[in-house]
Amino acid sequence: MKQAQRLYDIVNVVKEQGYMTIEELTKRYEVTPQTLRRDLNTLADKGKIKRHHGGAASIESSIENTPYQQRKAENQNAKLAIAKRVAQLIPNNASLFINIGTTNEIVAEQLLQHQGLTVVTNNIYAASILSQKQDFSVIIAGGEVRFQDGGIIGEATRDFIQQFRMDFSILGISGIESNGALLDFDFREVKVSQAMLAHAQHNILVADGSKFHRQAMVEQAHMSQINTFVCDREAPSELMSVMKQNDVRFIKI
Amino acid sequence: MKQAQRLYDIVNVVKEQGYMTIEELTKRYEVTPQTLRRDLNTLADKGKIKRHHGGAASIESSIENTPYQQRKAENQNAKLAIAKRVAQLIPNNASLFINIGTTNEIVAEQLLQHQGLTVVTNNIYAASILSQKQDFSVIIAGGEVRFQDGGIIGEATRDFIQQFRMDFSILGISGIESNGALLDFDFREVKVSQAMLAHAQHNILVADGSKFHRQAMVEQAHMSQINTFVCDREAPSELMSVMKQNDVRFIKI
DNA sequence: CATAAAATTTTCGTTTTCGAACATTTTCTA
DNA sequence: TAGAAAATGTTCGAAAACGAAAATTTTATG
Repeated sequence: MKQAQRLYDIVNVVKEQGYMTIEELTKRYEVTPQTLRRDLNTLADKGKIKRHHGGAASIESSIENTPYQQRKAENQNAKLAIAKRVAQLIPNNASLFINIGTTNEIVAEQLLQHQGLTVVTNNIYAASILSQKQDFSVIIAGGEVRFQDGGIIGEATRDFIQQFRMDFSILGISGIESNGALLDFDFREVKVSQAMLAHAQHNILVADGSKFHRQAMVEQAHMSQINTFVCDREAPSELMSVMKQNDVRFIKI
Repeated sequence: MKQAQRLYDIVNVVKEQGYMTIEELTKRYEVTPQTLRRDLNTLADKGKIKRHHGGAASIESSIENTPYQQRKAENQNAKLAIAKRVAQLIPNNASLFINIGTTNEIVAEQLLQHQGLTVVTNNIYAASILSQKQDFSVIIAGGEVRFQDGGIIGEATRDFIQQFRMDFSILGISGIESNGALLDFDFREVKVSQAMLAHAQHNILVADGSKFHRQAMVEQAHMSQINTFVCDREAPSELMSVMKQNDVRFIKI
């Protein structure tokens, strides 16, 4: 195996395992420890891994690995499927709002394939992900950062959002009642979401099936304000008829 | 097989395999290594593949460093030492501004030991780190997110910052001239930093020694506006005298 | 805190790969 | 088909990658 190939593989294997010793890597690539050290130092210089005595560790990109991020793992498959479907709905060069929610972070990752997007968001994780692409214009709302989930919330945030008129909004929520009420836990987030709803042409609701019977406190909006609802499950029949009445396009993956 | 055909095929096979050695390609096309080298160099010039010693890799599977990642890896030890010292200067329950910069992200990590801080920042990474603590109040400025480093910049950002009056500002910069001029690369960031300087009681400058002779374009501020300067090296004597004249406390780690 | 063990850096010689220059063959075109 | 242009092959000094051994630093342990 050539050096370039090995370097690439080391980055992946270290990222995957979290930590690799020189010895383990020696066995894997059948080169001397000396060569491995040179490789690891090269990669550390480039900021790809973190060098330690005896081996190397992956870099936690300061925005990952927060306790909150672990919640992202729940229902991962459903969320990924939803995210991919949502990404298909968004054309290149579109402008969109993205609000808080784990599903929305995965949506952000999927949107990296697009080009020329303009995104206004109150989700610092989504902003961080999307700002990796040079041809995206990412605008983050100002305000207080909620400690659990990196959401930016409050009245100042709502005012900020209201400056914009976007093509789409992609909204995640905490709960859905069968009568079509969309619920959240935090009234400050609700204000922001309402502003996004009011200032986007086409509103896309994303939610995995676990939201159907989840209790939440604050009424955020109503299904009648939504244009498209992407979900991984069949909705309760009462909700289905509410959607039908209001011309909501329901996409089940 | 003709050259054009071969070139086309090489691109595909490299993309498919991720990496191909000269030797493998020699066998595949039955030409001399020299010819393959010419081919690979041609393709690399056109940006179709990535050339390496012994072969070539596809563009995607590149281990190239983003400039930002690299900068973060540079001087890691100095930055950590500076960050720890800065954290000591900040009392519990203080309010502070934090601006852009890799050192400031490490400062944010160190501040997690504190209690009851109120932080206003235009650095999404710092915001993300600090928002992990429930007893912190983290406020992020709104505005456009710069793709290289997650900095939030611009006039709207400055206006946002100006709403606040804080105890401290922790400022990272791009360059320091010996006459005491503090420099940055981006005028949009400069506006934000100036606002922080003007609205904090006590201004702390953080910089590792590499900043002393770095050229940067925009004058951001002057050393006379700084109260405390934390650095890992001795400053040039001219700068030392400027600091003395202006009652700047210089802390060398 | 002193010592040993482990890991790392440094140095140096060997092998592999590279690139430039020139020779030869193939392809194109008038 | 003659001549030019492009592609390929050959040769050789330079550069890069690698392994081995010595010198140095870091870490563990009594």
